[in-house]
Amino acid sequence: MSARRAELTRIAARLFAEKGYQGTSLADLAEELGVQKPSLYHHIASKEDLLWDVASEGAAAFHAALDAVPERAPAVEKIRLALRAHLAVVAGQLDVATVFTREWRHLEGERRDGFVAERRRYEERIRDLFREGVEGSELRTDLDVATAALLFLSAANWAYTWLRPGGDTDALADRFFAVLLDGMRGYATP
Amino acid sequence: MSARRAELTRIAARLFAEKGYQGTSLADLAEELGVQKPSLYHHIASKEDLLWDVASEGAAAFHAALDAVPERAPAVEKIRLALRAHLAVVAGQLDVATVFTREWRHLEGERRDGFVAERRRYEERIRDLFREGVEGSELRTDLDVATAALLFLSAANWAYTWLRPGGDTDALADRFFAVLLDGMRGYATP
DNA sequence: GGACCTCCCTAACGGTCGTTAGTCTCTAAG
DNA sequence: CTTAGAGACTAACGACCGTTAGGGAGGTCC
Repeated sequence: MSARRAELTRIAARLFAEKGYQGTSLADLAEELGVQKPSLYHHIASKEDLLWDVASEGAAAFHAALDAVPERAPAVEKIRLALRAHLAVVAGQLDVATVFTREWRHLEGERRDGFVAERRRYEERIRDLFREGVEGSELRTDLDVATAALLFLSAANWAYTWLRPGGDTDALADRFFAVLLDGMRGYATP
Repeated sequence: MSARRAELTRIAARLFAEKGYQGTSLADLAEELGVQKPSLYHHIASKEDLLWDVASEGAAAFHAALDAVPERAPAVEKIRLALRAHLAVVAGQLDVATVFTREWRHLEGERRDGFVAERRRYEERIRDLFREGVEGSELRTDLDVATAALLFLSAANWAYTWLRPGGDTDALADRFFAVLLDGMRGYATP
């Protein structure tokens, strides 16, 4: 991919996150790139190409971040690192994460199907961590794995709406992790 | 509001949730109502009126559901009921909840400001429950209230993406609540 | 029975949408 | 010195956008 095309993708990520896919016109993109509208077609075949690129980049980033979690660590530790990894991607690539989480649904046909499959696979990888934790008795054996994973994913997927780059994302993730692991109930309560 | 206007609002909620605000044209709305496009202007002054109505209806529904939580119950019980209340609204008015959670940002000017204020107020009411729980020692005194409330709100706000009407929403909410309150850690782990 | 009111109609507005066609310029490789 | 490709241009396409103007049918109220 040429440098110019990469630049266009960055602009698309930013505008799609800011104004939505449908709310962003090719004229907007062209203006940001400093070019006339039809000139964009030297780089793309359609507007949807850009959405696909950004959404795919998001999927790749989240999967890659999860890949970096050490395979042999205890399940509980892997959950903690997975949460850190996810929030780090959101904070570090907020535009891409926003498109990945909210704008992907404007994809159509095979691309949409392909994206949904990647998304499902990511969720499954998260669920596997909880499954592993229960099976290895690191997590309580009566834990509802589906509910626990859904809670994790809810926190992860909602983050793009409030998380802003700059803060200590790891500490943030660890605070989430602490509440999830140890609960909220008071010490004295039976 | 006339019956016809109310019918239009229902159609708008459904289409905005399904295709997005910007992805829904007045022609789409008119066709669903069985009317020519300009006839819509007998009922509305602009397309944004419909978005405002649906978003406001969502805000009212969530606040009303929270109002129904008994004031004098223990904080922990109020948190459980608040989660039930929120998920019940999402399941019972999925279109409205979707617009409330995702499409509101296409509001502009004062309406947008007003909506954001209502949204903030709702979040504050949730945070207050956790604050109350900590102050009354129902929740652990070292609990990070902001993190706990954010976790609650993440689960609540993400629900529109996966929750479908029909199931036992109360049981679902109680499963979330159980994980949040008691955590996930195994009994044997120190 | 005339005056309103609700509801819907046709016709048309100016503007914007994503996209296509065809051409020019600059630069780097053979 | 020629050729090829990258990158951008102007002009224009048909379709659709939200909105406005103006009028007509059917019912209700004084």
